Amino acid sequence: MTFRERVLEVVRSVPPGRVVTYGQVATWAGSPRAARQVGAVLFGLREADGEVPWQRVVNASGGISTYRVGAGELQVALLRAEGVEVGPDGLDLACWRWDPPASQWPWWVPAAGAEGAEGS
DNA sequence: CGCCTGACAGACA
DNA sequence: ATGTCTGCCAGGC
Repeated sequence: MTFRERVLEVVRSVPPGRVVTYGQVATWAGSPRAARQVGAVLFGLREADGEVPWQRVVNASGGISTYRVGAGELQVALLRAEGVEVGPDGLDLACWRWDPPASQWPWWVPAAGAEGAEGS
């Protein structure tokens, strides 16, 4: 189970019409400070990775960070197609950010089992 | 293999 | 609010 795989799995779990930040993905992937690598992973997406809704990942400011790699326009188009309102200054995280309950976090996230109720 | 860069984020001045 | 520094790990060279 590599960081890469965890990132992809987490992103795949994001429901349509909702977005998450790189930081959130990094946290759920097991490395809260590896937000940067989330971008690296998504940048290296391949066919073999299956369908990954990478467009639902935005930066901490609710802005589109993919303009740097020329995927900004596409990302915005895909998000709008899902009903997400994306303005010239990005989107409003307060309205579109997806926050899954801690109980739904992946098993590899320590915080999810911090309560002390999980096994193995 | 080692070294450098990078779709970021949070802390600090 | 802006500019700088650091952490983190995948990829390209």
